[in-house]
Amino acid sequence: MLAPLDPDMFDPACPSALTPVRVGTKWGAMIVRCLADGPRRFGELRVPLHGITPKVLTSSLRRLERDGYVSRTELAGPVRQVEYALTPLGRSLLDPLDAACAWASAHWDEILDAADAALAREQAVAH
Amino acid sequence: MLAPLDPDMFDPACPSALTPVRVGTKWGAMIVRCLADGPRRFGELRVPLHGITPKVLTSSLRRLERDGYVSRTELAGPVRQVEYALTPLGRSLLDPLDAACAWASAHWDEILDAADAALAREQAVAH
DNA sequence: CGGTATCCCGGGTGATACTG
DNA sequence: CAGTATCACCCGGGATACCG
Repeated sequence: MLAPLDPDMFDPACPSALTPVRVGTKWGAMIVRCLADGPRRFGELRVPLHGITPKVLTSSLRRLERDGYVSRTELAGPVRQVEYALTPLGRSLLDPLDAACAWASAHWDEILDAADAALAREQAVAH
Repeated sequence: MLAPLDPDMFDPACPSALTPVRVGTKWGAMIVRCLADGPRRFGELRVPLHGITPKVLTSSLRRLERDGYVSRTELAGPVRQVEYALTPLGRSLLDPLDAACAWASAHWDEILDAADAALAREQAVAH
């Protein structure tokens, strides 16, 4: 059995502007990483992606599927169940993605500082 | 003296949808890589970024500057000259970016195949 | 549970033309 | 040379509500 996803695996203090490395869409890289340990279901994915709306999750998954990173399988059974899994191509993305995440955590402070400075400059211009 | 940028350093057969790894904007990662060997001027950057309009290049550079990846320096002199260079933070991006590029070239065929298949599916739906 | 249907908004992208 | 100005378009993102 697969361990459940950590609801806090992505820092909510990290606005999308601060996650410069993306896969396709804003949520692409996060979704791929959610699937790293094995197939996940729609509802499972919603947990760590704080507050993503179903529509956006669907469209993000559809794009990842279209681009060959993710596969979608409807499981037979009495209750509806859909599993999303990484394709070989999607799995190959984990390495560069890990490199990007390692970079982000190594330079987290500088990234936040730059964002703060940018914000401060914005405020200054407003006055 | 710095060698001029290769006009073909980016494959024009690679639409942005096929370059999933981005830095900020569509052009961000490419610009950062253009600055890898040293400072470059506005006009120099336009060469390898086939057909980027000055407005878009400006806004991309402004964002990279705002986010702390790139510095902008106006050189004194009779003719106007502006140099863009990587900050230490920007230079630190080169490693994960190289990993992403290595991934892209290693899986180029699969990426193109997936794009072709997606296009074919689109056409099929149209009929 | 795993989605759609609607409506809306902002901004990234671009073509074209003009400027100090 | 290194940009601005203007206008336009599209689409990703999001809120809300509803469906099989």
